Amino acid sequence: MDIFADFAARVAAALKTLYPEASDELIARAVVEPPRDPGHGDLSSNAAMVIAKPLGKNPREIAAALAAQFRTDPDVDSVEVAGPGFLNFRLDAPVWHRVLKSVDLLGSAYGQSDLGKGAKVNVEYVSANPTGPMHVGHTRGAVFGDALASLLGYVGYDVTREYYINDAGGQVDILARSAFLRYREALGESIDIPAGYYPGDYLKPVGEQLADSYGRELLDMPEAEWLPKVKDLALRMMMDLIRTDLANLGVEHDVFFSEKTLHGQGGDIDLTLAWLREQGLVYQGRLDRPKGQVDDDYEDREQTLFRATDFGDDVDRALVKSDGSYTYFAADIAYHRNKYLRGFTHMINVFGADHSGYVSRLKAAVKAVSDGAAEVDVKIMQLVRLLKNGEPFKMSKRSGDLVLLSDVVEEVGVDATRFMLLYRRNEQAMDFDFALVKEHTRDNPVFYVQYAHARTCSVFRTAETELPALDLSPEELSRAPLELLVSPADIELIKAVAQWPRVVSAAALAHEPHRIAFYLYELAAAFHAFWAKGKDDRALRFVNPEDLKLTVARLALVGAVRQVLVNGLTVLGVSAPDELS
RNA sequence: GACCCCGUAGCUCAGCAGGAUAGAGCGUAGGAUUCCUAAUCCUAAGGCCAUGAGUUCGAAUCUCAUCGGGGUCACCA
Repeated sequence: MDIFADFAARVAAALKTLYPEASDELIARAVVEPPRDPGHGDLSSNAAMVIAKPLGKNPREIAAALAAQFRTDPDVDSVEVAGPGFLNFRLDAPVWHRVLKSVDLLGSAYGQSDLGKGAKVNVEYVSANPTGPMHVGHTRGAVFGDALASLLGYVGYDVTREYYINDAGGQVDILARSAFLRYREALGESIDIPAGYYPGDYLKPVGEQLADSYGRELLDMPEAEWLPKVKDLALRMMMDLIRTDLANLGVEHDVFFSEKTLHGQGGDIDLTLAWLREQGLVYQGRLDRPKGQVDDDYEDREQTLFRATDFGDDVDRALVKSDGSYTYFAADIAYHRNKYLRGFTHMINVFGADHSGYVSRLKAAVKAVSDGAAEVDVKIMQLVRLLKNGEPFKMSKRSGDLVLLSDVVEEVGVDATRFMLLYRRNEQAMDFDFALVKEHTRDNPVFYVQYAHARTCSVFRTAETELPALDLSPEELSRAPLELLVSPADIELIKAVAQWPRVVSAAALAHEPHRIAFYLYELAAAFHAFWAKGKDDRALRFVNPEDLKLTVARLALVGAVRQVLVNGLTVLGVSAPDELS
């Protein structure tokens, strides 16, 4: 149960009874949340202040009237009006015991909801060019997209995880030519890799594979003939590489969408542009010379443009390149129309910081192709700076000067990589310090949280060895006398557990998985704090041979904490080990 | 020149669909271990929430301007 949502509904009902003239919309603005200062009670609502002005009433009077409604509520111990019109509730202990009970009943479903009502959401992330293995620059977006997709699924959205393969542009031709060099190398030639080609060793296996399959056959063909064959194989092998890298990071996709399939005569791009033309959104025109650094080969010319400015963009955008082929953006418009036609009205795109200038044109495109019916939320991942003991870090092992994703995972592990990248708002540029991430101290939130989980497991192990007569089966624990949990420490910890459903909903609505990570840290802190109290006061130990009933109740509490830690870590894709070695 | 992100404690960062006395970790200074993992906990000091204006009952949070830091700016992907 979500005690906050529960009371929000009760407050809304009370408002409706007292002030039938208040609109639902207005009432919906009233929230119930934990007060910043715990001295103010367990729950706090701003309902009176929100509703006062539109109704032309005094907020404290409204608050007093609301308070009167709650005096008879059996779950409410006390309710008072404070400050400018806050409504502060103190709840009876049995309410907290019911929360605990619900954790036991729901288990891994505690925190799940139907917030999303089964709505289809498309989350597009990674979408790295298929020209080599994943490097660190891709990691943050990969982890973020994966966690966000899990989070949305957790609260009842129908999520599709998608990877857009940029397999149609000029860079894949270069990939093919680079692979062709490796092919000649595999046949015994000594090669020079020109600037602008992909120099990485990871193309050697492609060359060898080509030599195996074709022998010397390709050498006699003109480029136009061998290029498609080489490209095909290179793309397949690069995508395998990428999939492996992603799998090692625990990142998955449901759909790999090939850009290539949009091209070609009568393809999606043709159809989309024809449709846009019908809408009068395409025209021939000139753009102002761009400010800032301009390429040497810039040439002012008439272009085929999309009226992005009609949809809030700063300038209209080119659809056709000087060589007559479609721009990346043209394909992307078609791609997003394709998403819309597949039924996605909610789209989320996870981009790197270098794509921030692309956001407004993409939003414009989505509005245009869906007639305003679909929306895209673009999450920009700010830069990650790799450090080791505070010094900039380079680890070029296998490929040029790029640090590979697989190097990072190998060095610090999946859990630490994922958690640390999620332990920051996506808009915030971050430092990723290898030395710190590998540390097993409080500096490192990953281990702090995992340690809390391991400790919950340890409590159960101890209970089993110290009190072998005690029945700790799930059945017995679900009959635990929770009413014995009345100490401030007990209630405090239950309150931390009670936050979970609220945190999940808020994080999902805001598309901000980092909130989960921060919550888990807080829950872990609350648990560690309780643990330490047992050092001073034997009555607060989880396992207490002098009071078996209380021990069972406490173990039920510990079990609930463990469950929530697991639920949260699962959403983030981080493991919850039973012990740390 | 324009656009996007950031500016909160010495450091790294939470808090932002407005809400009460602004939080955490690190670092600093103290303290806790016959007892469930001290990989932990407790206490203290530390702040003009970059600056200036505006919006209102109320602003770290919203708006505008300014100053710093990062990213981007036909055709590339």
